[in-house]
Amino acid sequence: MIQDYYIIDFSYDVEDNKPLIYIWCVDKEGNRVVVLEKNFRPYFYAVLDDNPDIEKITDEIKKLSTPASPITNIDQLERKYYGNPVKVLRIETIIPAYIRIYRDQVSKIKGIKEVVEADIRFYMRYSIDKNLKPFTWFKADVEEIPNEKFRVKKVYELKNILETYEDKPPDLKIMAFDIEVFNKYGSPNPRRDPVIIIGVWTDEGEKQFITDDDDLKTIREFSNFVLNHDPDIILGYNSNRFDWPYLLERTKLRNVKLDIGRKINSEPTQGTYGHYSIVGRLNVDLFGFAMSIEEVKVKSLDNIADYLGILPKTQRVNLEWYQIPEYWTDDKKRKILLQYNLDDVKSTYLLKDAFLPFGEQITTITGLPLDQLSMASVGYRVEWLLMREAFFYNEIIPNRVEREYESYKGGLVIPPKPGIHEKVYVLDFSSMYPSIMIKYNIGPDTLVKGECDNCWVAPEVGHKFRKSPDGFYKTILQKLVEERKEVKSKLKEVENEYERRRLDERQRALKIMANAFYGYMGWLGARWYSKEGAEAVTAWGRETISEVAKLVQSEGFEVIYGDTDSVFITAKDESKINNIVKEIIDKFGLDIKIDKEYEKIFFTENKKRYAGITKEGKIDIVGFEAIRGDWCDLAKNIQKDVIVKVLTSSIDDAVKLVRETIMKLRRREFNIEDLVIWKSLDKDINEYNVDAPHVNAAKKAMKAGYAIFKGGKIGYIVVKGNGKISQRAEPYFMVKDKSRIDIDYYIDRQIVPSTLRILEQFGITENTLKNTGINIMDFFNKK
DNA sequence: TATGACCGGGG
DNA sequence: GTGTACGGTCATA
Repeated sequence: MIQDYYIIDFSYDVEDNKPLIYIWCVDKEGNRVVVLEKNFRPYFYAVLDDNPDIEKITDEIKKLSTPASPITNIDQLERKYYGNPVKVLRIETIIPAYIRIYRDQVSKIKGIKEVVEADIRFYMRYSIDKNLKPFTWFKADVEEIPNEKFRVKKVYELKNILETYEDKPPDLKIMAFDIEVFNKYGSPNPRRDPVIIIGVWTDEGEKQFITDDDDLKTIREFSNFVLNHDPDIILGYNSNRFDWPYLLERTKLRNVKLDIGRKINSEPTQGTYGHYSIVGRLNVDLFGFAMSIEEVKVKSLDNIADYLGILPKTQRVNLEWYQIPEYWTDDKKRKILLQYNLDDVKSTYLLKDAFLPFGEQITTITGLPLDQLSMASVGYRVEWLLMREAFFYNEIIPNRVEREYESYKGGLVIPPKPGIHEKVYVLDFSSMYPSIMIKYNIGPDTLVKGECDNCWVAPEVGHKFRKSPDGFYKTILQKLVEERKEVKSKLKEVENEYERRRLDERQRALKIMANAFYGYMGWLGARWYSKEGAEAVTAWGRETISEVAKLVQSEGFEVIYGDTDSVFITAKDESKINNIVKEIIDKFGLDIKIDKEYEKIFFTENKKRYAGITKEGKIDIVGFEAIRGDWCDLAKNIQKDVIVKVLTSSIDDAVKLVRETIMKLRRREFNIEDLVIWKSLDKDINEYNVDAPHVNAAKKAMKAGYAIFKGGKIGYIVVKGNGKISQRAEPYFMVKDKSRIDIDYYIDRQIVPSTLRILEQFGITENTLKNTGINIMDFFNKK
């Protein structure tokens, strides 16, 4: 029979000594089904030398065949390798794991130059070859077979794929979850500390499973809920590195399986680094998507949800993790802890609106399933797209090669003019690098070494790229650009709100993929790496931006800063700004736009660091490092406050604020919590060779009988005494007496540096800040 | 100035 | 599972 299926995910098993691919799907009626492919076989290519004795080579390969997984086929084929025609042998076997064994043996045979495409995951190979992508549909001839071991409505055996296409997706069931565990001091240890709360949130509402005496019961209730609700997508935040390993360790301890997949008797298994895969469902860790939000420095769930306007911090319960035992033990406070868990799981659920429509589009472009996509770096996303395209164009996928790092010159940074500026416009080339790659046909396959009559020659570096025919990168980039144009023009016609959102995410995803090509080309791990290509892109980029700077200056604007593909300018005559934008577009053939307008902005002498207030009154802070996790709260907060004062009030006010804070510190008017510096412990404490403060603090905690394990955080406070700072770091919970705290450390190493980073260029010195008037003599001496 | 160790998020 | 992140900062040689 012929039916249509929407693909969610792939997986595979070896059964009866044959590989079996599972295509997890939803059918047109909304049934969850699995389609089984029994006939696909793993293979790889051997690239042949120029004048090969094919018969002899084939014989030698045949000799390698073993009964456990015989070599079933050797075909001679024509392929392209970096655009050049080559002869290859396609070597097919039965069991995927044998590819590894045969590739090593075959590569040693004389007459074979190289073995390629032997390092591609089996089901991804299948999805590439059959052009099946998650979140798209396919029409196929299938036969229903008995369902013995799957938690789906129907099971089909695939006979023949008739077509693949994109269409409106079915409604997918989405569930978010979040666990809380009990641990007093140190880090939670799954061998000891129970899970106390598991919160879930679905479109049907929320639910919490709360531990009474045995958390195994809680986990069972949770896994029953998963089986009953049967979600297609399970969302978590950092779940691949915390929740899943924790739950699995807790159940393993009791010899119980966490059997929640769509294949009966399967557990979440650890796939590629850190990723847990749940058979038949998409286990998506949203932290992976949050990583790409550069505007938020500390990517905690509450920060991300607050930034995206999903759940403002003012409307939720804010607890620090170390307060959890206290709120769990105290009956009156427990309600607050339960609400905290609900707020977290609700945020996680709602983040789907921010991330999933975009992820869905990246998946349909690259073919990378959503669960892997969330963990995959930009490089892998680009690479999956390139690998699909390579198959389409009969291009060989190059092997991964270990490479030595070679630095090359990057984008041009026009040094900032330190100080405060008013009425600043930011002109930004939105897609400078991909445009350059297309314009000059850049890539490893178009690079010409030696003489070339018909080549583009890069400025400064002199690399040459043939003008025609189009290279691999140019071909695919143009496809992306073309499709984006189509999507954008469709967007103008469509009125349906849902369709509009989908198209808008699509055009955004296409743009982001295109912009990632340059970074990919210069990434050491890239299969299509080209140092010369990356070097040429930045060289043409530098040329462009410096010419743009010259042009705007000649028109009477002042350039106060520039970085790679943007220039910051002040305009005396605002009416001319739109004309200059038009002029640049005409002259360079590249799209530039007014990206931002700052009412006020200030630069330090450092590149890539500034803060400004926009026309809309929003404060942007870029590059200042105290917005990081490893500074104490007091230092982080005061840096923010100083920036706000500088932008909205005056330098004097900012200085006053710092002085007041220092005075309060000296008078011991502070909360100890605000002085705690948190660091993570990624190793067992005795594995550390370094004498770092957090390591010493952890050792002291252990000596005092507290359990400290790897994977957790240690908060420390620096106390008075002799010796190095690292030796004077003590676990925060062992410091009860404020008078023991080394106030000078906090002034000199936290408050002063974080605020001086901004105030320095306004002529403020360390002495100005520390001269708090507490010592009258000091005050007069300074005068 | 280069190299290597460390860290993020989660409780 | 035909596999093994990345990019930034800090300490140390």
